[in-house]
Amino acid sequence: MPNAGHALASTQSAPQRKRRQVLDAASSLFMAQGYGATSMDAVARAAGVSKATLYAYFSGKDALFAAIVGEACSRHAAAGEGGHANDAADVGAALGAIGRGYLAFLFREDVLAIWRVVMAEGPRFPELSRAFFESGPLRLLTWLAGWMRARQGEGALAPGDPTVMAEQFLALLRTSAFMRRMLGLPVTEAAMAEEKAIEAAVDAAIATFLAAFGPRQALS
Amino acid sequence: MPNAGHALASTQSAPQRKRRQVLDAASSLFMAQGYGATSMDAVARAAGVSKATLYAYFSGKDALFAAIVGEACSRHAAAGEGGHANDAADVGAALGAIGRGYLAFLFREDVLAIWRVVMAEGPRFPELSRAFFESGPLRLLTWLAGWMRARQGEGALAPGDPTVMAEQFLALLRTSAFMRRMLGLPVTEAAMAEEKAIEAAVDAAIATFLAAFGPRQALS
DNA sequence: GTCTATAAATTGATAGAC
DNA sequence: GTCTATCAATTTATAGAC
Repeated sequence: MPNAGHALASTQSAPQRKRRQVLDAASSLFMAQGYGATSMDAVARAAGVSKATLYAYFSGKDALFAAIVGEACSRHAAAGEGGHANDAADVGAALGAIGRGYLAFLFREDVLAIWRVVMAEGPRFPELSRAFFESGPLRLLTWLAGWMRARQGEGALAPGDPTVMAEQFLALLRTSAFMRRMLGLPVTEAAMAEEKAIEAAVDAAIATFLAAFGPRQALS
Repeated sequence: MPNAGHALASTQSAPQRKRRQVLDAASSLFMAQGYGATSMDAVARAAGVSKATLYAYFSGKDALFAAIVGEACSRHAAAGEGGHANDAADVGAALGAIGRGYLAFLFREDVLAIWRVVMAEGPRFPELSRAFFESGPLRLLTWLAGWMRARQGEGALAPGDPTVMAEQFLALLRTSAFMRRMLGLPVTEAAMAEEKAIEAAVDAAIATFLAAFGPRQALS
């Protein structure tokens, strides 16, 4: 008997596949156009299903939006889990890897899109804002604070509040280039490549951070 | 003859007053609810005029939105002009005044609201995004870079690219507390007063900044 | 210039056949 | 479960009286 029962075997069942189509279509539209400008009609058309089917899976526009943001939070969290390459030779190199990974993630168009959408609709969906913040920025912040503490234990970083240090290192990376990207503007007027902008921001952040929190050589 | 001709005398003319009412009502609604959730009907009702009158002043919803954002840009720029108290005794105190002013401005509910709206609708109104960025963040950045350069000339700050220094000092102030506020979340789970959060962020930013760029005492 | 009334299109959501 | 067809409300925008 072919694929009766548990959905664990092989590919997804047909209903689940339709549900996926709806979620994907809705995600694209919500992220590209925002909540207000996206109609259920457009979602159904993009997903290749009828509106009735759409409403069979989601009770309404709000529920669909919540599902989209919830999925994005999960991806957000998953990206944070495995993405931290913290096993580098010296602190500067490790910070460089962390910083480049963080900015490459933040500058992704889909990540920028969900930031815009959640911020715009945050007042109307407070739980979603909270979930988003905790699954993304807060999770990274907590992880990095622990990393800082560990490096302090090795003597690779100066004493100080590791949470503040983590906050400041990440904040140093969110320069005006991040604002520009959030606003949908090109990173610089002159045609500066985005990768170079990231590298420059990371290098400058590391220099400043280590000047403040690097190992105390002269004082020992 | 009472007030015929130039609108310079005394108060505004009646048409200009109605125009003001429309702009004020539209501003409140757009900022509170966003572009999509605000209807022209609601604007007319809140302004106390009919929809026909509304359309007599603005050709459509887009034009009204553009006028609102344009006005906010002007206020943004004006706030940046006079708000820089840079005549402080030492560099740390001056940075403190600048930082507190910056965060107090950023945390204002109306300033957060326009950030949200411009970011959300930026893809659909690219010129507005550009105008907003240049009237606000870029203007401040340019001013602060000049300030840094002047302090370097006095020997109060170490050599280095003043633009990078300005970028980093401002970035250091935009910690996760700023993200939280952008998302409409309370600054901290525990009931930490907003003023205390600002003070803590500013103090930490100054300490880190001066550790990296403060006057070189030990090396001279 | 300002209003009331309404046009024309689109919205979120549902009924009922299959 | 999925579709077509449609409801009722709301949307932007305008016509026409005054």
